[in-house]
Amino acid sequence: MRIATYNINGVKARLETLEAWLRRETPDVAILQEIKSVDEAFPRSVIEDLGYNLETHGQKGFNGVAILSKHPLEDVTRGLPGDDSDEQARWIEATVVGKTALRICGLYLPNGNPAPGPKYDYKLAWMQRLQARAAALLAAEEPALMAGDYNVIPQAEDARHPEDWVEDALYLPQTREAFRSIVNLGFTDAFRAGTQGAGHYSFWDYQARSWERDNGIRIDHFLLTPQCADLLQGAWIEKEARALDKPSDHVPVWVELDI
DNA sequence: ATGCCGACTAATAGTCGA
Repeated sequence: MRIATYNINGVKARLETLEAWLRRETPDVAILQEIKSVDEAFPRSVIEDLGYNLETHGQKGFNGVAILSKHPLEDVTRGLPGDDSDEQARWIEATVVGKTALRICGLYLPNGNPAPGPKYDYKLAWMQRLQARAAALLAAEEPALMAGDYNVIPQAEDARHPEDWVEDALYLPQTREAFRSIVNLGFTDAFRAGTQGAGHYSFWDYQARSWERDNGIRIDHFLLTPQCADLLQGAWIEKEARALDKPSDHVPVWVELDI
């Protein structure tokens, strides 16, 4: 089973790009972020006509996540537990029923800039809630993954110019520490399980000719529970997607699981 | 130090992203 996470930066603006990508790459499951649409306005039929089941968790204008799957989706939940007052649509879960059941969590972790400030406080608080949910997933001892736009640059090698990010919410020591605290519970960063070293990015800013200069960062990640990591057959970044017409500023990141 | 670019909502500018 091939699963991709993809921050599409607006489903309405990216619909042709998304449809062409689904036709071309035929993911079994696609985990989308920044749909920037309320559920009622999501262009469902385009997706469903390609044979996908679809679950969305949207809001007006910003954020919003979705899971697409050629297999049935069960036990769908929306919203990250731990704060009933949080109205931002950044978390969705569903179980994909295949040879083995797989719990899939799609996430759009807050950006947090400017830091320090209330937005950074929200990011760190959100990561605390994520850690609690992550611990519960591990306790279940079942195949599960958390994938999406983490807005975290884990290490210096994950940025073309790490020195440009030292005061940024994506790379501050406290951000990276919070990310490590989650990983160190027992998750596998699927991409780093198979590929080491610098030069692997999932985001290039639209500005300042970042793509042409390969000035990127790796901020879209798959974290796998041990039972899911047992099934890992490969992980890769679909860098070519950034060079196509009307690209998102992110590219798809993939895993293949023996499932 | 700021804008760069792009999408969104609202409206012909302002907000947000990373």
